[in-house]
Amino acid sequence: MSAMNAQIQPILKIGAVAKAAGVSIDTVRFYEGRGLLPSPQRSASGYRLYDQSTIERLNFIGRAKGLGFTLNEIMLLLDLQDKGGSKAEVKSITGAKLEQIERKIEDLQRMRSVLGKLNSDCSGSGSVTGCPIIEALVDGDSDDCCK
Amino acid sequence: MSAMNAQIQPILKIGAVAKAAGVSIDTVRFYEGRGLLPSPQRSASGYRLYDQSTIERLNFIGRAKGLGFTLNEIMLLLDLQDKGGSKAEVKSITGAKLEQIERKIEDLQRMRSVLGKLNSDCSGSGSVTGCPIIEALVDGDSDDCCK
DNA sequence: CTTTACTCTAGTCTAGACTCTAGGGTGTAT
DNA sequence: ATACACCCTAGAGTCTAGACTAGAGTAAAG
Repeated sequence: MSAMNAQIQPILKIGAVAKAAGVSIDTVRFYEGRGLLPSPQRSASGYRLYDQSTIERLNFIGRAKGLGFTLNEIMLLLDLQDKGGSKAEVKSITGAKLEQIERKIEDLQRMRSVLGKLNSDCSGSGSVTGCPIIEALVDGDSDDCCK
Repeated sequence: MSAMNAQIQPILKIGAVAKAAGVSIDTVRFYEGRGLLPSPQRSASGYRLYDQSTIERLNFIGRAKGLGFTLNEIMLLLDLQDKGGSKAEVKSITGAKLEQIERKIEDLQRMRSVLGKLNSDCSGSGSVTGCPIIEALVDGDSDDCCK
């Protein structure tokens, strides 16, 4: 009972893998269509049949999404894993993503500083007339930093 | 020559306002459709006719976009300006946006720290086997921070 | 008068990641 | 036998902020 145990894996239908991975059934089918999941086996009546590894793959995708990767990028990462790429290839993807994230953080920090200043400059009471926030948008005082 | 000078404003066609505001003609029409710009006067042949104030309004929109506001939010701000809202209403919009920006910055910083660590943990040479980046995605070591 | 530049409407397309719909078949419990 | 949950396909719809297209009319310059 050592070899030939390929059939022992529990067979899961789409609802079960989806639930186990915390995604919707639609999402599982959508990922299949996008090539992130291989076409699964089918039952006689056409039901998709999965095993545990699909849940792991869905978790991989979820974690990668949590780190900011797009589905296209995740597909590249999965391909490197499946077909055995190089560490350098992986690093080039993550490195690019890291730069992207850094640029986005800088943008948002810039927005935060301008908006934070405007927000604290505004008394918050009375009519909109003379509101420093609106004035800044009208006059363009903030152009240097936000456009 | 003091009163009744409403007609003196230079009349601009869509291409001119678009150019002056640094947006495309499509964008001007799109904003009109979205209600960000009022329906302009039309020439006998149906051309949209604008005056200077439209350029200012487009600049307002551009600056607000630069601060991270969506077109829907910008519409609210413009309404407050047009119909005379209160400073409190303006502040509630900008305050919410500020919080949103802060949350997004935190998300991105979290991603950056996880990804930065993984990226520097990976030697970058050799096959993908044992790559700490891929391993983290497979094993879920990063779940605490990225999902 | 002709060329070139501009404008009009209505509609389609993009990216990203799903989500939903319609109209049907399957499986199991009572 | 029938109710109910589950599954199937194909395709359309969602959101954001426009970009682009076709086919046609208009304006200004030479």
